[in-house]
Amino acid sequence: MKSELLEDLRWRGLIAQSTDEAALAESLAKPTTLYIGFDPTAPSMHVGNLVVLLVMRRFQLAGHTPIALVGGATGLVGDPSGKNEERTLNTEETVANWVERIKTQLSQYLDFNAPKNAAIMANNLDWTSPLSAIEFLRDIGKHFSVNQMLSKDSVSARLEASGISYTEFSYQVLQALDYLELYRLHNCTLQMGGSDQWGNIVAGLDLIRKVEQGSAHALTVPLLTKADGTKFGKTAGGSVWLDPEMTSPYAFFQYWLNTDDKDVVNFLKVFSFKSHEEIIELEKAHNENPGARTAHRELARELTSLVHSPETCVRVEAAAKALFGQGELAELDEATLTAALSELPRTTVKRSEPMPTWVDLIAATGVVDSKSAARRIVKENGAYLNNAKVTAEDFAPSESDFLCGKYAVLRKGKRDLAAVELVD
RNA sequence: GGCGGGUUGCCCGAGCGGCCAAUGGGAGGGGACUGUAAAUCCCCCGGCUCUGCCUUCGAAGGUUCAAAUCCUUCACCCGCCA
Repeated sequence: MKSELLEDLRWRGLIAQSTDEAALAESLAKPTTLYIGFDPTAPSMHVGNLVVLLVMRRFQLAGHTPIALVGGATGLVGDPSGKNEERTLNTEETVANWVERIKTQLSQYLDFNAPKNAAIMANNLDWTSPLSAIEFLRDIGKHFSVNQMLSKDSVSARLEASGISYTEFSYQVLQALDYLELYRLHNCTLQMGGSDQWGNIVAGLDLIRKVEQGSAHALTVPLLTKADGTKFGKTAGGSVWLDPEMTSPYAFFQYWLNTDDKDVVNFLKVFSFKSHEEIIELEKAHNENPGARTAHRELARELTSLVHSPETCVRVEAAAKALFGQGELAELDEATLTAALSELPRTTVKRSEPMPTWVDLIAATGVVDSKSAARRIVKENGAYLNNAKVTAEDFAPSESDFLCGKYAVLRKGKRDLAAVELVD
């Protein structure tokens, strides 16, 4: 028996490991309930979470019922998987706040009002919090063998590195309990997650078998790798977040547009909802003329539209086009310029006050960390005003340098832009 | 609780009384080449009122003309034992 959905996921390179695949394919022939957990470790999810989140969306589009589980409880404990150090605990208020924010984000990618297979939101704090320590130890703990727990990658790696606290050691038990609860509550028979979650997921399967004599499935998604070996979803400034306050839509679009050539087709397969044919077409176009970056652009557009909005995407792309365009900045009309610059970090200068020197101005925009850094950039010929290189440290811009009488575009290097606004 | 090891710039990691803002690597930044890509080459990479000055080597005291380097106390981390 073949499952169209599984075949698609395989083609996209989205399957790392699964339990008995034939049985899983058979189960997926009927509408199935599945879940993925997201722990609140920050105020927002990032592009790394998007991989697995979009897989969940694919399942819903294929007629299955997804449960988005927010780890209100597990987030208080900390998952040792993939971490070589114990993490510091966040306060309950902080975590509760993050739970709410992440719920809001999750609701954007799944349909919770669909007539047939509407998505379900869950929070594991709901069943974990009423549990007493004694109940936990007697009813749940008894089913776990410490020997097995120790052999999990997430634990053994930590034992060899910096050690692990009893708190984080217990994480896998909590996650197993989640699966059991969702199995009972919603007949959820599939848990997915990143490949680093395999151990935690399997712990849940065992628990379901022992307690309910039930059978359930596991499916993991490979960790997304980049051709150059660096971590996906990280830039010099940190993670690429889904929250527009934390990563501007402009920066978000740029992140995808700047994808390494070697990764772009792979990323399209993972993130795009385009058909196989369309992706193959883009791959061809890319190989024929990589400089045109058609595939990059499509990737950036689709994701920016999905995560932010199609309108935002249009705005942000137009801004980039204006700012990076070969055309004269001075020829832009004020509306275009205002729109383009609204996406950039900015600083203001009062008309009444003396104009700051070039170095001071660069430092003020925040494209560099200090005045020393600003000086360095100028010395190294990396500072541009309205696309023209300015190499004099003591240069002071005049009002005539402000386009439309109010904006100056400051650039550091090839692509780090900022706006200076002249105000009254 | 006992014994031992450790804490250096964004990260890893040298230095063990003056030549230390501190070797080296990685990350990061600028330039050249290009396509807002990769690879490669060159340069930079604590701060400032910048040929000089100021603040850094877990924290606080002390010894010394002079301390990241020596002494004392404290804090934290790791390991072994109880």
